[in-house]
Amino acid sequence: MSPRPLSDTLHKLMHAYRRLMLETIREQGIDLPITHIRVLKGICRIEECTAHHIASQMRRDRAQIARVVSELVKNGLIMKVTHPQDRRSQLLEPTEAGLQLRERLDQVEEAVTQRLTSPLTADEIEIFEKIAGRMTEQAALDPTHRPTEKEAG
Amino acid sequence: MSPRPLSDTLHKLMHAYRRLMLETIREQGIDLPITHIRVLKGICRIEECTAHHIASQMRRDRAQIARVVSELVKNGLIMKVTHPQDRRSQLLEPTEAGLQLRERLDQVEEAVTQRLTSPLTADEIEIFEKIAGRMTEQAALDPTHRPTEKEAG
DNA sequence: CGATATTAGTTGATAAAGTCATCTTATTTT
DNA sequence: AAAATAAGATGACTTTATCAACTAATATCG
Repeated sequence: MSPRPLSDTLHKLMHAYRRLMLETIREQGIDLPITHIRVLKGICRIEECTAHHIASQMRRDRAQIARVVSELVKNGLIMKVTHPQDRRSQLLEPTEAGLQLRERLDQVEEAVTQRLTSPLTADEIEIFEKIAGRMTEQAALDPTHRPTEKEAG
Repeated sequence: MSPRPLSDTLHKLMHAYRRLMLETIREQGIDLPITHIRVLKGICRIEECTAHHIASQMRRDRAQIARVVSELVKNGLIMKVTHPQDRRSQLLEPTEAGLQLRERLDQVEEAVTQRLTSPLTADEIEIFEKIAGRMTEQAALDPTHRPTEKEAG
């Protein structure tokens, strides 16, 4: 088998996953788009989190993140705190409501993941994670820095 | 390891892949969005292809597909031929230009796939494909039809 | 046969998501 | 202090997706 059909595989998986997440989230009565949810999760996870951190970690446009962040603030899920060392910057912190929502989201994600991975063994899941992670890393590398046989190993 | 981080893994991979595909396609001077490209590919692949086939195969809204199809027609990449057995329906067929573009796209996809999978062994790629495929299938199942132990096997 | 339901596809309105350029304000650099 | 840089915000725009309503052709069923 050539690696050609990877494209289709990825696309289908992507959409299947998105669709399922969104469905499940909606079923739970949570009215937030997926990107917002990921940003909230990032903010909960990252210590001393700024919009910049989120943008670069999610590899997204700053404008997009700025908008998402301001909506999360409007929804009372996070707060902006002026950065003590740099007044241009703001620390993003979850509110109590944000933390609570995150717990519910974790449960949804757990459920979706359970469902998607239900036909898989624990080993397979782990393998999948690892392989996917390596592909992502690879994609992030500077393309001008073509790995040659020496480095590609 | 719990299966929890699957969500992040998938998101990152999705975006990395999309980004890389788009970059590479643009570098090649091809000015088509990814969805159009996938539709074109589908039309080239499927015998007796209709918009309906594409929509259900890609699990997309018919409206979206209709629009993409009509743009592909406008670009001279495919033709609509009235279905001989059903005048509601139209067969979608690639033009010569469409076939040529597909060849170039195959090359791009090949290159992107090469790059993404370059740190992987052939075995790993195959495993990844299989696992991803199974997850997609699983996601497509009717959620009300909860597979029990008997069926899930 | 003829009323009704179904299916393929189209179109308009709208939402959602992402991108680009530009602006303000604050901090570094020199 | 002037210039360069960085964080973030905002307006305008593009792309992509979704919904609902519509036309036209076919299928179904009395």
